[in-house]
Amino acid sequence: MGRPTMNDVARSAGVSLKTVSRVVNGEGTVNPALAARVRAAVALLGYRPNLGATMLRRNDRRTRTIGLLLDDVSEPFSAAVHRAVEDEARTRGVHVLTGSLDDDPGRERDLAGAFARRHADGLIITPTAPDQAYLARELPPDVPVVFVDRPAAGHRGDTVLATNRDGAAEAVRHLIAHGHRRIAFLAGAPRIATARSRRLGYRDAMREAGLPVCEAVEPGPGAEATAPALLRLPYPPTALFTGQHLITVRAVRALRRLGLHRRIALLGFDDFPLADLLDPAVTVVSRDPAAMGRAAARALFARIDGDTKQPREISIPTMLIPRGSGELRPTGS
Amino acid sequence: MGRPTMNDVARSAGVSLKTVSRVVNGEGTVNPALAARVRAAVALLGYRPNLGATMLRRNDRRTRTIGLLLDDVSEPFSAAVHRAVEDEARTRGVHVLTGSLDDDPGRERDLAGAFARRHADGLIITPTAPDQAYLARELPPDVPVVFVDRPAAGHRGDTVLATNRDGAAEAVRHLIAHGHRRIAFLAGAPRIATARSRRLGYRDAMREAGLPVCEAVEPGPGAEATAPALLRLPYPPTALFTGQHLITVRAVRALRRLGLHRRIALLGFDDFPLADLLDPAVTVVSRDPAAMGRAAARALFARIDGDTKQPREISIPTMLIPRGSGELRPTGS
DNA sequence: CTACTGCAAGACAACGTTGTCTCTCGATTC
DNA sequence: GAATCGAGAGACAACGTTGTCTTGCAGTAG
Repeated sequence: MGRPTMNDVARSAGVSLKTVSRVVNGEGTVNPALAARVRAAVALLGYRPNLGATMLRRNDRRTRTIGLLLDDVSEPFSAAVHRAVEDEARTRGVHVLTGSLDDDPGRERDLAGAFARRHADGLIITPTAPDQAYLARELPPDVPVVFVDRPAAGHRGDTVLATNRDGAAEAVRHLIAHGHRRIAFLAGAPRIATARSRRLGYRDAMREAGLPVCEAVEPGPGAEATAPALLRLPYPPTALFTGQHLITVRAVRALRRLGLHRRIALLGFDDFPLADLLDPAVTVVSRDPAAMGRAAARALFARIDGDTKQPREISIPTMLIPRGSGELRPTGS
Repeated sequence: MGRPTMNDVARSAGVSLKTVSRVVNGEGTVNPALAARVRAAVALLGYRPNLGATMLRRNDRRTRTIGLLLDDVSEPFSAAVHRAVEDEARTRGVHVLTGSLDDDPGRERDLAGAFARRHADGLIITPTAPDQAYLARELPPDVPVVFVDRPAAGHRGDTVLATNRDGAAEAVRHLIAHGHRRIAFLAGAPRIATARSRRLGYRDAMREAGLPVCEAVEPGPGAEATAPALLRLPYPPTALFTGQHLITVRAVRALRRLGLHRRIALLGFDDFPLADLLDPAVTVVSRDPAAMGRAAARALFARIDGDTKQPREISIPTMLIPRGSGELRPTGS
């Protein structure tokens, strides 16, 4: 019938149930001859302990599983975070349940609830809902949560963030240092916290230099890209700062189509594969998704292991990578 | 203490344990007034059923969890497969445990065993070990496995493969149709089945056209790329066919460095992001990772639902996407 | 030879839940 | 009005494992 149980092994080896349990758990207080017989029976029957029953009986209620909720596991940033978390988990013999949220708050709540019901030992979440108060209802109070990439509201937990504001300001200062005065910001949806932070960084740098802001929110896929309209203005920007890698790629395409890719400077938030092979190679402010995933996983495991200090906010610095597109000088208008 | 149990709820609502069970499972044979009291107690205590205990007691031993073993979750192909599997799983209320194998057969065995011990209802594996006979030992006989992207040996299971051989042959014919006669193949490690298939496809097309083969195995990262050496030959190839997207990218870099990117044709196996933005845009034979993941997940769920037909081999066609680099004509030698 | 110690191994209960059986009580039938 | 029925609710066992207690037995000391 079903898989063999400890009882089957005991019968087959001619010993008691408890002796099998002792051998399986390596308790050492078993006569070597008996232990060998038990091990032979285990191998013969292909016995595997039932983890559910073990967890039920043991008083250390640990499933050695964590849940990881990301925007979209197929998107490079999320995938890199995932990989870093997996690597940290692996060193601890912990496995990772994953789910993609696709910007859907309902899905965030459902998945968090589902993983809680599976008794995940902890959760790492890229918040997509405006508010994480639902976690109090869905999770037992002793299950720690770490938020990564975006701040959470309404629930305690460590938060791992990139230095979005400072990184954006640094990017804009870089453009200013290369002579630009009319710098447009193509922003991500203001619903998203990182987009808001980067916008603040852009404004910081522009205000500091006494320059006028020029912002446009880039619409979702399907709609027309923003860049062409900006570049048709009477005094068009000489440089574009894009708030997110998909926006950067759209801008590259638009500049290419307009034949302006060698005249308009471009600096993008977030690195992307092959950015260095484009013409010109694209200068970016890069987050470090691997470092963020690693930091989040370490924080989570510290909490699982009993760390009860105040929730921390962990900043992972961004890095400006000059490649060419951000070092183009403004052309006379 | 620990999380509240059904017994706590029963005591709090002043009913019997079994009545709580009935309400929680929506059995409907409960007096509405009592049911309401129970639900109130559930909400008050924040009760969540213990899935382990449920699974232990129920005779339908389903955890509604599947395991997915991929090369590397952060690599675009694997990530796209992952996403497609997740989407299929989601429609069935099933969750996905993931792991990266990194070309390590030991890790494949360990993770498959670990997921089996977690009582995954089924496994989807990109085989990396030369042999999957270990699965018979690690898995209960009724847990189905589907292999994706590479054939397995030593274990029964559906297999989802791209048309590597035909796709490679089509690619080479495309180059031949554009006038090339000296076409080099930069191959992936012959240890990997897909690399061998693609090489066969290359040879098929070359033999068919009566052309001499010219193959080199591309070494791993760190080592020198192969392309420059080939291009220094007395009669250098006029076209390169690369067996894998990382090799393609290396070839792009090498051609660029040698200033030959507009003179030597390049056709790569596997699409990659921004291939269309390079100069020239890179012609590729593209697999369809989403279709492969979807097909694998569907096959697995069919098996979980009791399909016991002969294991099938499912072919997902590749598609040639002309973008420029593969349509360059040979230049006089 | 008896009493005590120590250790290996078994008996039994318990973890949190659900399947099955039993009981109660009011409603229906003849 | 007695017998029957059915539905709601509880008692109890069982799922596969481990913690605790008990038993049996050999070895040692008095």
